[in-house]
Amino acid sequence: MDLTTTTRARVAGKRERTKQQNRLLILQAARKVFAELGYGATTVRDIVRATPLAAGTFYNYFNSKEEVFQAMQDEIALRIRPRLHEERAKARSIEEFILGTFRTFFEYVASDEANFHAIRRNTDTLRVRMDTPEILAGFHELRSDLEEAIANGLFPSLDPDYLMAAIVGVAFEIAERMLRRARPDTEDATRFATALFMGGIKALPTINSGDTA
Amino acid sequence: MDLTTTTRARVAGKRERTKQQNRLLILQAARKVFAELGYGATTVRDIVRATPLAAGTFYNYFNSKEEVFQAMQDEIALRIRPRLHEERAKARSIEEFILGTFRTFFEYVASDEANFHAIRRNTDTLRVRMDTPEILAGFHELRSDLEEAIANGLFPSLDPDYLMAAIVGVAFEIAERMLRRARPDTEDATRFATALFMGGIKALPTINSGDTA
Amino acid sequence: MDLTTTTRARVAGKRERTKQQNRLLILQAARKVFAELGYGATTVRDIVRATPLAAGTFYNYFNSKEEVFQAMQDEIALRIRPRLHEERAKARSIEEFILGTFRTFFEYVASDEANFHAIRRNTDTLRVRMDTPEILAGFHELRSDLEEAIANGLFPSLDPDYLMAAIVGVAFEIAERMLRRARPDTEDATRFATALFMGGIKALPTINSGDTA
Amino acid sequence: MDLTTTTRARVAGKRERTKQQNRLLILQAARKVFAELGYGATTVRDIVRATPLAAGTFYNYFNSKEEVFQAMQDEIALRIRPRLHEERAKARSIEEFILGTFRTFFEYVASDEANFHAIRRNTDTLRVRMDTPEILAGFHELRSDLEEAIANGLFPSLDPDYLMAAIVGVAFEIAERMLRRARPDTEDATRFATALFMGGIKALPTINSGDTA
DNA sequence: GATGAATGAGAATTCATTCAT
DNA sequence: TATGAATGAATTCTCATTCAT
Repeated sequence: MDLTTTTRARVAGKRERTKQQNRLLILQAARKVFAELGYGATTVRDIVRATPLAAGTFYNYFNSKEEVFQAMQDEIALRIRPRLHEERAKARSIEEFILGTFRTFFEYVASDEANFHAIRRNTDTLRVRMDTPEILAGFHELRSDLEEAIANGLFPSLDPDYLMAAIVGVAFEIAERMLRRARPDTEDATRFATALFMGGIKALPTINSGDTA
Repeated sequence: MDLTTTTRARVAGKRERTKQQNRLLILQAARKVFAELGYGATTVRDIVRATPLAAGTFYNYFNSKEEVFQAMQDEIALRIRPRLHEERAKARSIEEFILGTFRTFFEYVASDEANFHAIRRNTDTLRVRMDTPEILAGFHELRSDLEEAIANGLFPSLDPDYLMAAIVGVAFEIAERMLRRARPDTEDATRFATALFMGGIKALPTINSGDTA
Repeated sequence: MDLTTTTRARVAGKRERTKQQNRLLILQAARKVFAELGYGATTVRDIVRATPLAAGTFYNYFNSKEEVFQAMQDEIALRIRPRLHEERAKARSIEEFILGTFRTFFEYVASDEANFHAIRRNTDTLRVRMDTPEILAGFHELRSDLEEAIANGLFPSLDPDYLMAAIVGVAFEIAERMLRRARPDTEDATRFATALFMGGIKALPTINSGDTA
Repeated sequence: MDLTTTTRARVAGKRERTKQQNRLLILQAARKVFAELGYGATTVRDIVRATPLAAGTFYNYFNSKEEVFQAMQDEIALRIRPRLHEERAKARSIEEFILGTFRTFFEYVASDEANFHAIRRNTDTLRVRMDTPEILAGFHELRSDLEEAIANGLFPSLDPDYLMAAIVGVAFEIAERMLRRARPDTEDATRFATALFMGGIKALPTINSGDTA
């Protein structure tokens, strides 16, 4: 982080640095506000308000809420997806693949719990919103990783679309239940989800060619 | 009072019929508009415009688009919950329990595709909360059905909370992928989900006392 | 009250009695709601809501909020104003006139305190609303009573317009302070206001012809 | 900060000037419309329409018509309070105190008739609340001025709370009647109110310790 | 006459976007 | 480039009034 800042300072003049900072300010504010209010409900004003900048400044960087959202996803693609991808790429067994995926996910959710706890208070009336772009982006890539693993012979020839869907569904729902427990235990959740899939994959019917939407 | 209600329901004057009709008109319009524009982008005006009714009439039935949305969800849950419960109640084996649940769910989803889509496919960007009383009740019901099955010795002593979560997650996510396919095949989806759980359950760790927060 | 009801029942058929009752229901509701929300802020809906009647029924009796208000004043004119008027008419001295007026007013305010106490809670932020039609009606008549008292030689030839204004102003403001005291003492307030005017009237300049706009 | 503020105030850029102007435009429009339609009947739209500004601009300055109204009241209180206080501070006799208070008030009211009317003559039916911080402060100031005058021996030991209330009530009510006359005569009003209190104070019961809630 | 839902004009309010400073 | 007030179209919501039952 220090290094990055230093490097940036070296290559860019003051003007340039401020520009980068403002862009970042907006992106961070957007991430926070989207997570709190949901994409649909947040307005450009909400994002600007979560920023020390003026309303007009927003339009020097983005043209709409949609554009910030896209930029956010791009940023994330550059940061989180490679990590998940890498982890699965180096998996030498189905178990490493599955377990790595769930553990990474549950640990992320547990570490980011602070963002959710306001919502969690209403125990039974609201469900946790785990639809931040980070998470979605991570899982969109899951399918192609699965396809690759099947192509490489690591996985049997299962339906990668349904398998991805099952993993995503289990990850989201178990994460939510995990957070509601007295002492969220990521290892326990990881063990459960992994066992389910390790046993399940053996039982799943293999296919010849997947039909993928 | 009971008598009055019954009588009224039976003879249902024109007034009463119009009311039911208008409520339905709004719900149908809402479903259509949500499916077209996504939940976030649709306004109450959009819904009213898709209706022969006057602007103010909307507010005789619902107070916001959120309320219509929840009513939509509740209607759906109301239709499918009893079927699911019945199916599980008569199950004589784990497979009947699991297969019955998934088949019923996928068949319902396929038959009521429009509604399911309106609810699930809301923007591609963010997931919608599913937290109406009816839906939550459906989840609770699945869990207690599981607990009963475990108590009866039908199921091994698994974590019913996580098991419920896993079933719910798989059901929703696979249903969504299924609908996106060229020719939605409920049997194929049922086979996939059932096999996953039949194999998985064998591999899952058994517990002594569940922590169900 | 019993007597009135009986009498009314005797002269009117069932239909007629219901009509009278509904009219009364609306008038009572209106009085309550006007007192709570203020005339400007209350809507016909508010009045109807404070009634067991349906919205449309309102229009069988009155055409607008204004009309109810007028009717209310008429009702009051028939009940309260005569009492105040009578009291002053039988006054044999300035003191009886002044004291009777203030005592009646302060006692009314103290007896009706329940209506105000919700507002009174916010000790310093809101002033008590003592602008119920009853009170206003009573004071509108005060001026003509004063004029008559001057004409009869009971009062010296003072400016009746200003005198009325002064009495009204003192009555309202002192009533308000009185209600804020730990133990509202109507006799104390009456003594204060009466003494002020008894002394003041002696000092006031007499006039030949009042200018009363 | 002080410096900045001062500097800013002195050079006051165009932006700042426009802002002040717009605030004033709204307040003036509000005064006009309140006076014409009465507080209850005027809508925010009415005020905006009486302005060259756009609908949304109103909300950059005030959040409701109530807020504009209170701002109006505060502006007035802000103008008159210091004058009243000064007048009473330099009083060397009861008469100077009383007469100075009433004359200052009536002259102000006559000079700013438009504003006073806008506030007092709001519908003929119901009285308007006068409860902005500034106005309340003005009342409190009068009371403490009275208490000081009593402590100094200028006034006899009267109930300062009721005395304040009486002065306020007489001032407002007589001012209103004065303005309704063909040719408002501030001296006449001052003479009347002063005489009332000069005579009245002599007759008022003295107390040992005031009960001032 | 009573009912209460429907109506639709219109009021309050928000918000993306512009633009002078 | 940053600022932040102005804009006004669009939206939400209310309400007096009507009218079929």
